[in-house]
Amino acid sequence: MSETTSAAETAAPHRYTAAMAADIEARWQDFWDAEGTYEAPNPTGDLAGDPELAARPKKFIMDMFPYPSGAGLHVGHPLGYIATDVFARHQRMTGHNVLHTLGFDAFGLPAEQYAVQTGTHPRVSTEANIENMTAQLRRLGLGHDKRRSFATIESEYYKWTQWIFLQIFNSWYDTEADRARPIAELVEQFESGARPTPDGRDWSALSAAERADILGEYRLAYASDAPVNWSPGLGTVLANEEVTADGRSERGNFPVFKAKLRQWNMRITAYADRLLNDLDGLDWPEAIKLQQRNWIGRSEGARVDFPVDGSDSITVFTTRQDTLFGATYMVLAPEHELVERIIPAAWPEGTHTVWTGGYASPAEAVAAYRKLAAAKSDVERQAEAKDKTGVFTGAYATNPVSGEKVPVFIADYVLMGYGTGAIMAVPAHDARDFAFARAFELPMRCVVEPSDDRGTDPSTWEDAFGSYDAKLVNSANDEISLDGLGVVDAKARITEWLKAHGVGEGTVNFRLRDWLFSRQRYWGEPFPIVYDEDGIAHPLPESMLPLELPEVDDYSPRTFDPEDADTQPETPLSRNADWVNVTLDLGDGNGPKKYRRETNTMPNWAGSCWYELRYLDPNNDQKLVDPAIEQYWMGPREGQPTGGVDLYVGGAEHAVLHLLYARFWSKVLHDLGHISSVEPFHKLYNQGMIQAFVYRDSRGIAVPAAEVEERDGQFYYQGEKVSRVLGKMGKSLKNAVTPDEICTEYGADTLRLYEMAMGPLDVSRPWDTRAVVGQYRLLQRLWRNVVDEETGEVTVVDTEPGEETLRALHKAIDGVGQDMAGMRFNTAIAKVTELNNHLTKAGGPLSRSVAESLVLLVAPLAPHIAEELWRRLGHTESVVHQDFPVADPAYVVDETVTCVVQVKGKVKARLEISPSITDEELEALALADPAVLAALDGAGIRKVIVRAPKLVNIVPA
RNA sequence: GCGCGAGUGGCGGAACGGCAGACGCGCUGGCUUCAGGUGCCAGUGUCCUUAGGGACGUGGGGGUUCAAAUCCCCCCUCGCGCACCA
Repeated sequence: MSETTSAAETAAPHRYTAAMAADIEARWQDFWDAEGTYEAPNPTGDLAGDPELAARPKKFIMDMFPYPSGAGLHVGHPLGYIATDVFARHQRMTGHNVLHTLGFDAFGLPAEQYAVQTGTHPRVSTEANIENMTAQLRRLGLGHDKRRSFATIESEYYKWTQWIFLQIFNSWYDTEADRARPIAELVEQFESGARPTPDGRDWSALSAAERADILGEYRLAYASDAPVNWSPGLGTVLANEEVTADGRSERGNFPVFKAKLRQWNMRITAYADRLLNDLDGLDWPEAIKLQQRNWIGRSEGARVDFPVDGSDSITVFTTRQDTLFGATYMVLAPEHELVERIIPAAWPEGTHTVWTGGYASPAEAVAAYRKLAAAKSDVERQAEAKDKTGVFTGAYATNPVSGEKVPVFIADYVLMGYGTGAIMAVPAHDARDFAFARAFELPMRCVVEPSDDRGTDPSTWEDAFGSYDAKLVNSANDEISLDGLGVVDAKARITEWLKAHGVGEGTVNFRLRDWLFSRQRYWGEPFPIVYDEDGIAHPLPESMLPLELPEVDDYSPRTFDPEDADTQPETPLSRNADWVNVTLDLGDGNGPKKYRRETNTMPNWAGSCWYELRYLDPNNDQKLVDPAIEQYWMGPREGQPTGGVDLYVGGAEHAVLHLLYARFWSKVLHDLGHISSVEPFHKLYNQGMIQAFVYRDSRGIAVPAAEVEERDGQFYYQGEKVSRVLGKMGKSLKNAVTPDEICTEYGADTLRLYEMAMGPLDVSRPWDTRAVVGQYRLLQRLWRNVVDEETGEVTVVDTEPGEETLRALHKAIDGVGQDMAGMRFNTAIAKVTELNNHLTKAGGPLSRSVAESLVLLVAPLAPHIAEELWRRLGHTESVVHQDFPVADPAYVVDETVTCVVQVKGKVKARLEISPSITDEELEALALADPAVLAALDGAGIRKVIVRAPKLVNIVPA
């Protein structure tokens, strides 16, 4: 033989190597696909199957589906997929009918931007990416029901996304029934007069446009003018995070303007209370529930009207209506529509120059301040939070309870998007109002007596006194006095008074805003909406779905003069005149008419808002989902009163948006009778991130991590010293490790084990390729315990295992089963390893029963090697549907246990005792132990704590 | 600033309030081998040690308890989320 003989050639011919793993894995993956091993039968319909399986209790185990990125997968991506797969396999082996599959969330901006750059159609690049990722994922041996997989860009799928939009468009929220109802039922109420129209005219007397406007106020999907970040130079609307602090676009550095644009919205705010309350019944991490609660942001307070001379009154929302007597000025958001109507022609006599900002008239001052505020980005407004700016409007309002005239300002610390966009300012008791009042020399009045020693003259204070734990003062008029009341009582009293006088009432306000649902993009679902010649929106009839996304010549947005704020975005679809302008018979009795199609598309979220339902009944073209199938997999049941997926695993970055939107759609579909579940996801689990070391040279540039060498705790790249920090894994940081390379080097089973063994699933941890070999060795030892490496023969014997082995085995079975059910895969693997090491050390061939149990224990984690060994052990059926081993309690407890004897909490002796020993016997044994007597050194005994059979603690006198 | 979470060997991490460091990586020594990025065996928290053991030890400080990595309070560090929310 040559001197360069490789290890593989000289190793035992039947050793478990990467080459053998590759062979085993490919073989069983093909087999599973051919046999449909992971297909879960539905109770009825085209995916019905094995009645024995279908009769089992169901488990619907789901991952957050991936976006098919062009970069492909790195080892961080499949972490959650492996975890759900291990869990799903364990559930299959413990008597469940398990639905587990994976689709693709394939509409989105990256494909569109790639198309703009390269001219490749988004569908072409997206489908290529899906194919690539599917191949990468297939190597991992994930037990997915492939019949149920789909991508959101398939028209068979987005037909139903559009259908759901129409359902939402065609419904309204009945606040009395506290649920969504078909809009037709609202129309009936208007027609019959049961519900009066806003101006009292008969419904039949209204024009079509007037009716459409009224219904638009009720619909759960409605069009309105919404402020957006408009960048004419880019030709697109930007998200807040794409806008820099100085109000320019991150890409291209163009100016960004706040523009108003006609947009589709979803009335998610109608569901605010239910979205909040139903969180209680969900098995979600508390941190995520808290984030959703904060996002919804329910606060109780009051609406208060402040009359303005000769004009409308200003309505504010406050949570501190008890401090109304202390409201000494008001502030409107700069964009507030009342501003134009209240400003007088000239400054009132003697207006303070600090208030006027030096401008000659209120109109000029307001215009100048508005321009200033509009030019600031949201980020910038926040950054300047401490310096309060604003300007007087020249108008005064009347405090309804004190009768005092209070000046009205505009300032950007009041936000148009929260409450009514107007506040009553109580500078003595609110930190922001205090700062503003100081800057503008506004009066302050103390109406809550400070509990500290600052006194009651706010002009001497250093900050506002905002505590709730105090009594009201200076708060009385001829009719009402709050003086001496606590904050809570004062709130109740004043709220009553406001209501009685018709100037306010107790209300609840939410931070949650309606969901902006349209995008000026190409690569998304088209809206099934057309506009008639009067501009009235009409829904397409269901028979016209899917409305397919048409081809366009150019995906780029039209760009404009970067400085021209008076431009409007032009959507890619709008340039396709043949598609936009159509003659249709909508089946509404009007016959064929000319219409113009909606040219916005739906946001990325739309496709992911209901995909769990499509997995259930993926080929249905008649219904959203068959009710019997939905009921079986998702319906409410014992312990899951609102139904939903049994386990949903994904990253915490979706804590609010995706999870809130999906919950909202679920509730609407439930209200309209399409599904039995009220919540989409009963149990949520957030996996951690796989981090990776980033190596940077002296210039701070990332160098390829794979080529860095370590010597004596220092790191070198091409001889040059480099620094190391922990970061994300990714191409740009040159530290990506792909699952393919690990599969090639060790096999998919090793990769699966390593990812699960690294640490608890919900914690982030750094990837370390060097450590992967540990799990490879485990599989090699497992293999060697069953198969002779020289002959390839199975080595098991039919004799009964010894007592010690049985104890080790059943303890492992017990522990591994519990860990799997609790998703503690890292400790499950440790217990398997321990058992395997024990068997290795014991030497000699394994008993058949032990070998089979060991293979079954490993099966969820390393399914390929388990299937191979299971077959070699002589079984003709797949390991996938075998029963997971059950521990015999007789072997789980040891015959003798070690009891620790402490003196003053320090361990002084260990006793081997029976687990059934009594406290008295144990105490006697402990007190007789020579090491204990030595430690006590003749001192008396004050107290003895006995926790048989584990511990005795002796406290000397 | 507010909220949430986390700090344990050289590294990833174990540990119902009850023996800190399971399991793995790495490292050290030995065996196998012509050889080894192989396999196997043993050791591996720190310090002291007359070799039997002893002392210390879970970010820092206090507390509760017979007993604290674990529970409570304060501080430090890191991570994540939200941010003028009336």
